[in-house]
Amino acid sequence: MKNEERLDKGECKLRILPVQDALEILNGKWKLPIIIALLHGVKRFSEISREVTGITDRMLSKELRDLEMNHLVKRTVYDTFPVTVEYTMTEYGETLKDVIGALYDWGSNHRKKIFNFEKEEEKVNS
Amino acid sequence: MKNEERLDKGECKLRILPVQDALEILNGKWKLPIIIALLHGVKRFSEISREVTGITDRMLSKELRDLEMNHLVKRTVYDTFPVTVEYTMTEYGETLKDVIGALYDWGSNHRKKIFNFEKEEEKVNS
DNA sequence: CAGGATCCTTGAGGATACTG
DNA sequence: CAGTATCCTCAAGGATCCTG
Repeated sequence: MKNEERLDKGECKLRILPVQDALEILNGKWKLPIIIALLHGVKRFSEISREVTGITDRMLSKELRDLEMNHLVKRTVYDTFPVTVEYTMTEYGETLKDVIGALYDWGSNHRKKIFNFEKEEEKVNS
Repeated sequence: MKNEERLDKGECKLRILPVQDALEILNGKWKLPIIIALLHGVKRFSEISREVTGITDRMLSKELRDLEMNHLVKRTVYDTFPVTVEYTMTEYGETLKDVIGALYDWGSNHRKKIFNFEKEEEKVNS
């Protein structure tokens, strides 16, 4: 029994570490929303800005740079006037689909749940 | 074509919203690590503290309160001396397994990838 | 043991204005 | 259009000490 507990404790940390690695790349309010927008196709700066509601230009600029540095997003500049810039998910960025899918499913389901919880609490308080 | 673009834009926002809902519950450095620890079994305060490396008592206390408020974690007090407190995942909290699984897979894989990226960059710089 | 209270630092993120 | 520059705020998070 003691051995099992020890193993479990070690295994527990081993389970946490990769998740922390992932969180370090995806942290903040905006990275995942931006990624979702780009998973829906090549986008320009202003398009992302419109689709990720509430984000400021400054944050969008900064987050895109972060994502590019982590090889999740590719930035392509076209020599037009005025200059055109396109953002694309890299192949590697596409591997985030599963993460986003899971978060999407859970988040969707969560709305219903909150509703139920609130009803229960009303009962208790009446 | 214009219609398709519009639909896609609307659909894009619809995809982002649930993820933002999820992020609002799970934000910060510590919530997911704590949840992972608890998915490995009932734990007491000090046990979580040991397994989630680096967290302070203050943060652990606060995050557990948040998670409890969101019905993800249950707190049980036993009338011993000194008092014993146990934290358990709720059934609802267990529904996060898929999210955590996806993040775990991606995070694990990411380490290998960084290694490759770094090797490529070495080549370029030589 | 299981935290609460207090104080402090840092950085995420917002607002606004400006530029090639 | 696609950002950069600047300034500012607030809250996440850390450090330390204290208690039933």
